[in-house]
Amino acid sequence: MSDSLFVRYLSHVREALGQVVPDLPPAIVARVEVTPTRDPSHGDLATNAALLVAKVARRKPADIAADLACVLESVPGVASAQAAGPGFVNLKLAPSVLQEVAAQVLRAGESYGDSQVGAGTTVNVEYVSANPTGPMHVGHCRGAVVGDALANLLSKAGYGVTKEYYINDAGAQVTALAWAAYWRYLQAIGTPLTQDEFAALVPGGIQYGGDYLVPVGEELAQRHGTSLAAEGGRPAPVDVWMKTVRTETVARMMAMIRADLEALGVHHDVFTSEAKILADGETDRAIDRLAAKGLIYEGVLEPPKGKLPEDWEARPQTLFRSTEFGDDVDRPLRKSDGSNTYFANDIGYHADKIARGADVLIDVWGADHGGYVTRMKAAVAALGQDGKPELDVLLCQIVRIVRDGQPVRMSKRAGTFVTLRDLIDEVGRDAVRFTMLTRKADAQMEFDLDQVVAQSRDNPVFYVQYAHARCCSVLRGAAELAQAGRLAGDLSVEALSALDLSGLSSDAELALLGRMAQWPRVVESAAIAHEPHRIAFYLQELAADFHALWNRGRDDAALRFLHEDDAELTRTKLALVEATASVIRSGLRVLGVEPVKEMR
RNA sequence: GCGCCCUUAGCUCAGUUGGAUAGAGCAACAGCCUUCUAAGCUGUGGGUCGUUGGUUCGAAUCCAACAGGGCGCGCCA
Repeated sequence: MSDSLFVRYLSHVREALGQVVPDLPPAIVARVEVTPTRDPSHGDLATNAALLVAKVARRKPADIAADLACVLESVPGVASAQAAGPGFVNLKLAPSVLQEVAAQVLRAGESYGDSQVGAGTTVNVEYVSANPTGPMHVGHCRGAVVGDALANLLSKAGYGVTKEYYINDAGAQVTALAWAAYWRYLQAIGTPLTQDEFAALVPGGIQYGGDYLVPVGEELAQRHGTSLAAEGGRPAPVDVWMKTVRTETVARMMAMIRADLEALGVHHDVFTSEAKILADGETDRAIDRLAAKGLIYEGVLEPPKGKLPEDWEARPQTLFRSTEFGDDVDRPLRKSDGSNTYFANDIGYHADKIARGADVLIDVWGADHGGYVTRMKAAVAALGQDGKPELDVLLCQIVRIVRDGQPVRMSKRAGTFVTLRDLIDEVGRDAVRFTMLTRKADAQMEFDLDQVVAQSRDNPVFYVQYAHARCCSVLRGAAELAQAGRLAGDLSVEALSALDLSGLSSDAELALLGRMAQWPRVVESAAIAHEPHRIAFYLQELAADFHALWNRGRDDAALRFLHEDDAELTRTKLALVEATASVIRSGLRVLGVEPVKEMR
């Protein structure tokens, strides 16, 4: 059993605390923390224990801290313990404790950092969920990456994770798409109509004019001949073709979207169709259940304040009592034509997710859907029981694409840089993924096309991958030496993990080991907070520690990794390098970024 | 008009859920480096954490008000 270093010392601290201040309420003991120190001069670990219990113990924090330090001094692996500041206790660890971290990493491999915090809890992460009306737009990209990385992160933390895509294939958008595809079909069979003549027949005009529907029309023509049209290639009544064109076009669009997701390295476990949920009557049943709880009624809403929609008129409608759950106003479930609002269908969808049994639901949405969060949480609270399941909505802010410091116009008409595919083709999947995770999801972000491909310190993608490549380069060098008979000893990971690592004693080496010791902690806290960007930041810090050590080797030959005259020392250093590479891989895996072996 | 999100160094952003003297990178400044481990290194300066109150041992973090930016506000998803 190899507990994280922080967990181990936390229990030591709690034990010591019990000796210094007996009979503490468990609620207070639970809040005791052991954290990394911010300043290396404070040692390796710090605890806030004395500050927390001072009030209950009716003693000064500093005095308790002094007593605690006294007890902790004698804990194995503690080099020194000191009371500091307003009542912290700082622990400096013996180098052997940190050296053991490397061995622990090597034994666990990429599973180092795996946690059990989520064991027994199932999470459904729903993300992307772009309308099936065309290829993926760069606007979808951030949510796709954030959701995917979050799902990976939760898995690593022990949660049972389902990655889900919600297909919005029931709304008016899809009908508009079908009209547009139908036009391409008519063209394919040689209709005499001009585009304008046809557009005049379409409610709302042709909304999807993109070329990507041309092959869809051709395929429809191939499969159905002229059977979807009237005499002479003229448009047939809607009931002749709509259903067919709609389903087949949506299927084609989803295939396109899946290919885009594939290019981004995103894989969902479940694709759920809005139309299917509606057709199966799940939406109606969910609303019936709400009605049974007295949460549905017919009523008239106050007009919205400020600018009124031009055609606004008071009318009675079917409303959900979201105000019972903290919303400002009750929310409508039916449009004036009697069909469901998006919200109503989303209630059905979430009821379906709840029925499938997740303990936690996570929705990843664009920031423009922010206004729906409260009502959706209200609906989930109403459908669930005793606050279960919990719904967390992650809002992803808009990404501004920038080149040469100038925003890149993403105009559909100009056809410049609208699709996700364009972006991936230009900078690569890894750069896209990593960069999307270098900001908190709800913070605005600039995506600089020049910077993300730059091979320099200020490009985090490069910086982290370069650290891994450097590790691999050292390991390759070692293998070559061994091959040439100039390096003795077993270089396998198993052998390295069994070595005495006391040779790793410089500040830079210990700092790197200390950073690796934090990895399990970072995984847990990021998973609990639903913040995958923390992984990206941790990797930058880990890479920085490794590069710093590497650079020390320029001046101080003793800090280099390969020493032809000392095989034992070399193997010790290789253990550190291998461990570093392993943690970087483990982190990049969470982000869905390839750990490259060399930079080209 | 109302609601939600945001405001931290010149710029782009972190800040481990309330902890110590608020941190990185870039830019600026000062040295070093012309290969010893390619795509530099080391150091320095830089802050009223939007403003004002409040909560407490302790606030960038929680609460209230105000200022500025973004998003949204029946029948778009």
